[in-house]
Amino acid sequence: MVYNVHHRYSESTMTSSERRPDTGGLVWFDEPAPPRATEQLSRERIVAAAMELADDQVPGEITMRALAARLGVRSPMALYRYVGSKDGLVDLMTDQVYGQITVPRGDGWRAALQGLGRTSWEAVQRHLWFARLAFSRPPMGPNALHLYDAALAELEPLGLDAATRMGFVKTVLGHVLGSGLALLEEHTMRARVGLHSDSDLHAAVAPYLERIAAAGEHPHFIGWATDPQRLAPEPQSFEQVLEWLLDGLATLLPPEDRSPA
Amino acid sequence: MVYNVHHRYSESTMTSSERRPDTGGLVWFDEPAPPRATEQLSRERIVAAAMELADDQVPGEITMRALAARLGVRSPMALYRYVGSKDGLVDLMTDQVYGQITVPRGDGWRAALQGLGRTSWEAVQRHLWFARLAFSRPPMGPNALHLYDAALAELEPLGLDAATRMGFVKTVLGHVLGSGLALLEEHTMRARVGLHSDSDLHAAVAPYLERIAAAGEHPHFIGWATDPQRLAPEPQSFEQVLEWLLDGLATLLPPEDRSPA
DNA sequence: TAGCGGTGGTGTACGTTGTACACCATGAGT
DNA sequence: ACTCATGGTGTACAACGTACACCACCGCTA
Repeated sequence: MVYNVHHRYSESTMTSSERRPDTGGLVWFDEPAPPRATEQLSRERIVAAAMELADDQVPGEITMRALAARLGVRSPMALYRYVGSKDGLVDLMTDQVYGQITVPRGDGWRAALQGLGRTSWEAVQRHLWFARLAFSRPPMGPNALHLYDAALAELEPLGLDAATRMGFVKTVLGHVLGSGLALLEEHTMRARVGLHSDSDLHAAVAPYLERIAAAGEHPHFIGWATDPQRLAPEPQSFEQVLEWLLDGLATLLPPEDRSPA
Repeated sequence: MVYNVHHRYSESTMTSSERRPDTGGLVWFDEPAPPRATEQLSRERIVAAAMELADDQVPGEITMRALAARLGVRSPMALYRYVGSKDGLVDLMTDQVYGQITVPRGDGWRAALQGLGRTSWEAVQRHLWFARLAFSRPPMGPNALHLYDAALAELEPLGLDAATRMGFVKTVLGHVLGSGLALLEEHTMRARVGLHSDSDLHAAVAPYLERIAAAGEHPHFIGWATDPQRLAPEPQSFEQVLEWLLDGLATLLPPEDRSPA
């Protein structure tokens, strides 16, 4: 797949077989296939297995072959009866995670965006690969649309123009996905370097850092890298930054709309 | 490459030929090869060509074959005399961009981080692919280290602990890279949909949206999607959000250290 | 009950990717 | 003039997504 270069709306129209009508790359409009009793595969089973497979190893990359094997099917081509393309499958996985995010309704814009931030952060931590995928495709699945719709609905009373309204939501989600991507990278790096403890990780780069330290270069960076406190929890936690962003967004509102906390 | 699954510190040690000693995946320690007068390739030429190639098409994906062709060389393997692996080459490209970022010195922490944010944002806009690559590998090249060192040096007088110090820098760079990735995705989507104007883009998703609108679903989202104002510049610009983040970071400092503006 | 057609999994195959390996042409040093 | 490292070439392979032909089987109608 490689950053979904193959996924163009124009040409994915003709990728799937004509028995099951395709929907132009926008996979979410297929009605469920007329089920036969004996089928061992289904779109739901495939998506669920793909998500488990992505959860299992750290970068969250899946291959159609590995997925077919996990589903007990010998040919990867069997999956193409149900999903049209790997990119379409990834769209479905992504939207499934969007479905795990909720927006609190009726408690005002700040509570809505706070809840959006918190629940999406939890979803990202459950499925680290989601951060990467959500960044690289437009949020157009039914669950994503439902989510955006709920968030925009809560912003409606503020009377903001369209661009600003969506900007509020994107500010929050951008923070979530950015933090998630950084987290994913940290995990990936740990998986690359044999084992996962902090001391293992430190030992892997130690010779490189020593060489720099010996040359007397970058003293402030070396000072950080050799400080045992460097792994302490930072005050700039996800939640703290989210609050800063919400405070910033609040400054765009008339004073009477800025909720107290 | 595919999100550099192949790039493990342990095994990239043996990827390059033994004529040019490799440095364990950390490519930045090769001294320049003893030059011969007649060589048509060099590490510098390769990295420069790779950056131009990545700048040329939107997702910024390069292949060794395309790069070899651009350099007028028939075999992609010629490049492996100079770079060890594609992942190592990408490390070099990434660090080259880090070299375009500067940190103002001597004007205090806020000016330093502001300058860091501004210049890195400019670099990201020049080389959109940088946002993707910087997210997926640790910043360990000489230019990256120099940059982190300079930023940390400017934070030194604040007397913060190590984790918080680095957190200040990462907060800014996280915002830059997150915004850059969103920008890259927008450009990629435009490139997928035939041409690049806003109306083209809108026309591409219009039938899908109409179907949703006709079903009466997601009215608030549809309201945004059909609002001609939705493309207006948002108040949550990159610079504005950066200011919010700096304001937030300032709250972690004793009052006398928060600079006025 | 015989046959027929569509459904769903199989097997093979192709193009593209990164890159290992053997090969050889050339120019510098003895 | 012989040697030999240097640097570009060509071939080859594994893994990927996926197109295509194939066939086993089930439910239907005759």
